[in-house]
Amino acid sequence: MLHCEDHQICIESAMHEAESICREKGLRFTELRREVLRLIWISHVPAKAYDILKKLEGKAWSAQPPTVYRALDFLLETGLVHKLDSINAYIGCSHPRKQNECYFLICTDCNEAKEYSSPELSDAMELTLNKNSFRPRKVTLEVLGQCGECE
Amino acid sequence: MLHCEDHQICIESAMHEAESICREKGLRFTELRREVLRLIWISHVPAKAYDILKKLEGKAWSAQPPTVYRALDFLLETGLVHKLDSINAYIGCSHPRKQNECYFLICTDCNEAKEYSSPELSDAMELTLNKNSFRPRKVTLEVLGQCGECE
DNA sequence: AAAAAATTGTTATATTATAACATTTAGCTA
DNA sequence: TAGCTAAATGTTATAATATAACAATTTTTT
Repeated sequence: MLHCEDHQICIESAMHEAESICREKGLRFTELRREVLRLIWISHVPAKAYDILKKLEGKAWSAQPPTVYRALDFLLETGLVHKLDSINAYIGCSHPRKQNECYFLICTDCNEAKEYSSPELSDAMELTLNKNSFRPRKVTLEVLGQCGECE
Repeated sequence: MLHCEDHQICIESAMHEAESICREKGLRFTELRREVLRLIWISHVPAKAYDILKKLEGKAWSAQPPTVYRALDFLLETGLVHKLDSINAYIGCSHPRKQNECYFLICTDCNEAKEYSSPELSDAMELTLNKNSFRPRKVTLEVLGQCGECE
């Protein structure tokens, strides 16, 4: 799956943006939360909670499940990561400042995932939600399949 | 959430359709599978696997987790039920003969869910998948929120 | 009737996630 | 700056969801 040119830059930029978002919102971006976010951003393959846990064990943390899940909760609430319900995994948010409807393409060959948004899709969604008098609170839109690079 | 007029008829019709689909496809619609499908259709609130299990216990079955999960696997493969990943629950498929893209509105007040499809949405989806050269295998589209009746 | 295949039974365990309470740390206030 | 408060983290236990592996049974095919 095609992504950034240089993933080191990709990571650093995501971490910097996270820093500044937390600073702006007055949220505490602690070492633990920072580390979990970094572990998630290590690759474009969505991270599983217990894999993050294993990686924390090698480091300074106590590393029990709540350690990870609490950090994940913080990152989810802050909009810095997304949970992919179809695979129970977590992925860094590519555009944490824009709270637009986004969807995810998840390649079952390379296991990478990518966040997209599409005005057409959002419009069609809004239309059908209005038609059905439904007030959305959380939208899950995930497509499992094969990406162009894995053909 | 608005549904059928008479849910008994709704259930019987779903069961009959399931019977005939299995007969046509030469699949074995065993007592266990029949019972699990019926338990799922009992209400428009998506059923949890372990709740189904509890309800089987009162009946003739051995009722261990694999009992339920194997029946669910069969029903999922046959397209008679859908899994809602965002809430880990199972719902009867409303149009098991049409394999069109469908999405789900899930009300977090009344807990009911409903299956819809929308040509606009499917078109927008296809467009964006083509744009990204992505071959879809499974689409998950679920909206959690509040239905019109729960305002 | 025997063989093969599908289904179900059974036991154990893997995976994902949260509850509850204790301790520590950071930020605030007097 | 000492003490207070709230937030974050540590710790233990357990809940919720799901699958692996092998045995027994039932159904279908040969």
